[in-house]
Amino acid sequence: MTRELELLKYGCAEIIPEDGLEQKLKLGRPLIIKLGADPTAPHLHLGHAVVLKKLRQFQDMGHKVIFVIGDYTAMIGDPSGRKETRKPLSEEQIKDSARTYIDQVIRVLEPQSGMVRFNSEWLSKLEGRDIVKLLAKFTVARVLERDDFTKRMKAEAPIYLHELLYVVFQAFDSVAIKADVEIGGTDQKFNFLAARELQKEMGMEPQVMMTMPILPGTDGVIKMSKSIGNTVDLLDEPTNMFGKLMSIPDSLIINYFQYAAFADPSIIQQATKDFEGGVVNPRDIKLMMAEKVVDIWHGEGAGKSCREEFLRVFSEHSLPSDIPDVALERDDYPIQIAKLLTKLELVPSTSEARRLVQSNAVKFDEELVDDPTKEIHEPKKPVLIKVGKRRYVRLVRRD
RNA sequence: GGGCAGUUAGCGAAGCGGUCAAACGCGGCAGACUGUAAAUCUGUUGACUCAUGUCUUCGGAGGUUCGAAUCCUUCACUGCCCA
Repeated sequence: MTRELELLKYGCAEIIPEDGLEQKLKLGRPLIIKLGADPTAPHLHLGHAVVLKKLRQFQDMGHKVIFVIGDYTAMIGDPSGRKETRKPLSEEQIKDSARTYIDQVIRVLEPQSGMVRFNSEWLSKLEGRDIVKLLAKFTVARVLERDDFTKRMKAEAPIYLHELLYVVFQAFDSVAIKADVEIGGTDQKFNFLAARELQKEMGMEPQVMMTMPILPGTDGVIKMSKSIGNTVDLLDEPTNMFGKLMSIPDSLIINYFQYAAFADPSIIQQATKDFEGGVVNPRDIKLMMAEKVVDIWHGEGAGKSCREEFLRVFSEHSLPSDIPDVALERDDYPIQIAKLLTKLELVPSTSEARRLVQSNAVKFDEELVDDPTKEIHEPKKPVLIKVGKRRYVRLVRRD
């Protein structure tokens, strides 16, 4: 029991109440662990994985995870960390993303019966009077207290009434599924606390809440988020995943060791020592981290080949091994270089292509291209086209 | 219901009749340097055009003017104050 407790607590940012988890475990029955999810982001990333891994630990100890998909609350959107109102989603979008969501979640979680629930199941049944009763349990001051709203008010940005309801509905989810424990990022603290209060109000034993640290994105500044585009996705191709991991700032390496690579404490300690000691090149520590992460999502050994490929391409400046072949129709030739790049979807527009050529970013067979308007004919031999540091394509003859 | 302020490119923010595809900062992209790190320096950052240049863009619509992001009318949205 003590070891289980220790394991479960490991890596958590905060557990409220402090001894709550221990009490719950003492009940000796499978606990209901809640994970709420907006069906808005069909691409799960390493930030989500932090929480999913923790859930998996619970599963492995015989507890029951319930994944609450907020199809109903998606009409509102979680205001957490938002500086503006979310746009409501269509029913179809919700269904689609829910499906993709599940597909990805089972890469970490063991599928269990009744694991996935949609909150429209109970929320859509609430009638006006039920909602009024629910709302009567919260005060305006309490709800407005949340940081995100304070900030918006300061910025004189709008806050709509329906956004205030989010926290209430979300809390009701916990009541509906009788959650014992709820897990999520630290940014969910406010929501989780409200759930505890509502459960108490409704004569239920309040859930224990466990918050996990928010994984910063590859830019190292803001949390990993799809809308910012700084994510490493669970479904990323191995090479791509490896590359993204190598581009994180040094200051994040240790963080990623723990929350992306889920390394053992002893390894993390060693890495920290190496990093702070300055004896080892931080890049090498990063390589190790990236290798571990790729192994997790693409199988043992995948990381190693990515590492080799990476070193080959970026240290030895050799070519990557998987350059795609492309061919144009005969009629497309002759074609100006700038237009060719656009056609091959290496750049978004001809103007952009022209700019890149002018700033020495385009090479054909390792030769700098300097005239974007130069016309080229269908190549007899394959031509290696390189744009910037990492966009490669091989132009071949159409058969 | 009344009064006032505001809506400009990914974001923040200037511009207040022509020299505005629109200052500046951030962010993005590329180059140099490097470890696909950080810092720094340089260039670039609406689209189309070989080019002169053309087209679309300053909340929406309409108008005044040779000419509007800039003036007028109207609509929409937001914030603040008063009730």
